Amino acid sequence: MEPTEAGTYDHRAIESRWQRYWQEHQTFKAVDGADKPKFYVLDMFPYPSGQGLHVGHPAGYTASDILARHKRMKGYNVLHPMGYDAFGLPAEQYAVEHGVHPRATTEKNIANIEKQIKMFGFSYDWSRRLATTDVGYYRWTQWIFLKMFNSWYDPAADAARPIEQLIEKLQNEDYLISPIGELIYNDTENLAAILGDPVGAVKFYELAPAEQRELIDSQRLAYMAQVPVNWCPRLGTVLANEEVTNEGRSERGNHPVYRRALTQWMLRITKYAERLLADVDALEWPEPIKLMQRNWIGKSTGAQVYFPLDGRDDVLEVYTTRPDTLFGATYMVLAPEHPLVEELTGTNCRPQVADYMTQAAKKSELERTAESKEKTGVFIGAYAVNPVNDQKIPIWVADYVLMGYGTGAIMAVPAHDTRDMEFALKFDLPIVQVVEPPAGTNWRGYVGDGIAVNSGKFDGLTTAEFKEEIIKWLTEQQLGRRAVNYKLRDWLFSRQRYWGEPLPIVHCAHCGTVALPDEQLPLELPEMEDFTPAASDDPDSLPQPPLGKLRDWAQTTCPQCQGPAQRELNTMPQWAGSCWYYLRFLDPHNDRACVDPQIERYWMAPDSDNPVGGVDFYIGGAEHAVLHLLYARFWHKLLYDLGYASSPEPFRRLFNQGMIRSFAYRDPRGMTVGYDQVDKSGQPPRHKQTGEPLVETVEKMSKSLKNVVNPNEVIEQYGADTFRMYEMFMGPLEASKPWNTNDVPGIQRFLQRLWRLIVAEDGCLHPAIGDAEPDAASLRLLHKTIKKVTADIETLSLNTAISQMMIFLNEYSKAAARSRWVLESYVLLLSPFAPHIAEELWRRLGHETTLAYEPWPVFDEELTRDPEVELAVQINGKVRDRIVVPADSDEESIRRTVLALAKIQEQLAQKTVRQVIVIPNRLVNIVAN
RNA sequence: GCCGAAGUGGCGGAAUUGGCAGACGCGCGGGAUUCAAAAUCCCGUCCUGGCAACAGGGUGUGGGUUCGAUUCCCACCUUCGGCACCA
Repeated sequence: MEPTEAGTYDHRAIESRWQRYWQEHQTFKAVDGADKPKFYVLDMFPYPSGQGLHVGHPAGYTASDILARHKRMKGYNVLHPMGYDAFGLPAEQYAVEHGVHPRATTEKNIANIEKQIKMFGFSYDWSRRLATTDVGYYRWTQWIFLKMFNSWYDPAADAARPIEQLIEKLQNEDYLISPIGELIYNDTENLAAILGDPVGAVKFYELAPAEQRELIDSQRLAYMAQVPVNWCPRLGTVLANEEVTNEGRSERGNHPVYRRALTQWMLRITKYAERLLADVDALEWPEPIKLMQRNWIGKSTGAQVYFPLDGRDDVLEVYTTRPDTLFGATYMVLAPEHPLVEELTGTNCRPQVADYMTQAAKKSELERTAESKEKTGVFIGAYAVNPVNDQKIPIWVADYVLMGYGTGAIMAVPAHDTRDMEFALKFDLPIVQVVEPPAGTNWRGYVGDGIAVNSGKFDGLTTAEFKEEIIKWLTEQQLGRRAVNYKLRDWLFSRQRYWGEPLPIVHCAHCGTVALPDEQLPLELPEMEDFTPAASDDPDSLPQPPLGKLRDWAQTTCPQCQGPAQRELNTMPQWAGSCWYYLRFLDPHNDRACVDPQIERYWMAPDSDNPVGGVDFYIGGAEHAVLHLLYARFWHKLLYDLGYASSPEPFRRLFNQGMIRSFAYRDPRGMTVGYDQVDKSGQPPRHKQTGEPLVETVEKMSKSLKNVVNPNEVIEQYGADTFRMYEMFMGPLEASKPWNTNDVPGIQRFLQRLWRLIVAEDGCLHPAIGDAEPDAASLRLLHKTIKKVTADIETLSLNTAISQMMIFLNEYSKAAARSRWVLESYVLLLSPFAPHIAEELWRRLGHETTLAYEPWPVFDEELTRDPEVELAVQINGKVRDRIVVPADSDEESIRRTVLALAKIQEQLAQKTVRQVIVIPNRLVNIVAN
């Protein structure tokens, strides 16, 4: 490397030079299977938007980089990769609006964002870089999708298994098929011997081939179903719930969204609900995030109860968490989509019901939520019988009951359920008390626990006891059973868009839905001129995936029968690619497997450091608290079940960095004012031209608020090391905090002072530096600093690690002689934070290679101790004096010394000493009155 | 509405988890250096009173526990994040 022996700190020269060095020497290449403990530090990979990087991204990347560099110096084999989550709506929408191909914009955006990321000097192993849009990557995303398609959830194994095993079991008659197409476990030893075959059940061979196929398809983990979806005609696609705003509009573009029943691809994540819930406990994630995952899964326990239908043989099935309130059920409600509505509606009521249904169906999400406060519904002219008291109760249809939860029908207990009470009051339905609340509380609308009343023989039971008793009773009477429900729904997995992974499926008139065989993967996304979706303003328009325009491509042959077949035209949603990228980083160039099993085990298998297994440290924003993390956990568990992953969970430890926001200024008229117009010298800040006082707030960065900070500009002016350290110094990593460019020079000054401590003006090593032994005070300062910085990195308290390094520099600058060895240790401590300047100083201190693998400095607890300590002397909790005593002095001698102090005697003149409390090495408190 | 996180100087924030509130940085005031400026270095900087030593007050608000509370308990206020008719 050519020497640039400048005397001044030139961040541009130093940073570009060391970035080149690291690249040329492949300094950060991770070796698979190396004989060292492994450590996998992962960043949530970015979406390469046209906006490029903002100052929020590097906060997490810097923290993970500090951890990665620290762990390398601690002797770990560190895997620290980076890639791009590049499929999805934003890129495509941008492409549509600008008339460019999404591949072109995506490639441009990736190149741009990568250039930006590389300016920070992160220690990524760039040889593992990937993008979800690479054919070599999404070939395996398609492969995993087919694994789901070709699997079922085996309740006996409580795991996913190949679908062939189900077929085998059906052929062996381990399972029979109920009249409604459900699997029944054929327990030959018990049931059949006594009862014969279960009533109405059929055997697999008794089904016609088409029926057999239908049954198998209904068990696949990836399946097609007609479901109510969020249909956005303007975008021409269906959207996931999370892509729809609270106002019932599309997050992208703010277009209206409608509920429509459409046939779509679904992933059966609900089969994993219990495991996804249970396994959260063992993860080292922030508690609030774990709570959000639990709430999203939304497990509840209660009972399934059968209400006989008046005048019919069948029953209406409801789910309730409060079976103890059965005696208070005075009416029932069906969701508008409930299959029995049509059948049950009495002749007289048909017009009203039909009318209500049309209105409900027409409503957009917006209207449905906007009217959420006012309950609507109609009586359908039919009755059910309350099984506990044989009372005839009316059945209504109302959209406050959702088809997607429970059975889509409820028993209404207006006395003890807020929604039911609102409805009952509006439509004048009877309200019967069945729970006695604690004294002083009105029973009307009381939803808490209490004592049972008006409940026949169950009167007097507590809510908890009642629940147990009634479930027992219902089970005995065959009127119900214990039941568990989850809020979690199956994952809507198809999009009518171009820029996504094509689903590797063909539809054959003869063979049905057929998976492409492995050797036909990848199914490449075909090139097309006009990839725009069929956008429309008509809510009744139907989805028309852009791929359908490619007639020649869509027409294909069936891999099974070689007959003519139609390709699946939908693509996968944006979340798909991010579900397994952390596995691909382990073995990114493998074209025979998604990841080599041996390599996968080396990095992911549980060990003594990481008993759960998976990525050791995952850092990213809390905005992915639920969806990405839940979806990825689901895919991972599937791969685990099928033997492709060796840990039950993908991410053992998770850390959420806080959002970086910035100050925004508004004048008295509420207009936003750009930073260049703000005079911050006084309070309040004023407008430079008009002198008007401005209101300062902290908000998300946005163009309209004129408070966007561009990281490139900051790096250009102050350097990457300064940028990195500033972001870590701002405050706790997990806290949301405001960027303040005015604070940045303070960090740069710190680095410059360090530079001048080591490098003289002529560029040589500073003459004060020598090889003499450091004095005791310097040694103590160094050991304290090693201790603090090491501990703080482990807990990612990086702000306080940096202040300790500042304290060191402030103190050590005063020392007359500078020890080369002390400075070297210090530079090593600094290196994870500010790697470029650290490498440069390391070299100038006489080393020829990178410091990235130098052993991390160790401290001696003994050497961190101060020989003397200052104690505060308090009287009744107020500091009145201070004394300096040898460290660890005994309490008795401290007590004597303190009571003899002149100031203290004076203060105690009129008082009696009641108690003297000595806190070793901290303070003394004299209690007196 | 429900759940979660957080309120400390002019600003960002620290405080060994019950032990000297305000570390560290920014800003501000004063000084040194300079022909001058930038840069750099030194001193000061929670508020009130005082030249000062010092005294009083102070961690969103009100109460409580304790020798002692930013830290623990109760009630309330505010901000941010998530969920939202989930039976």
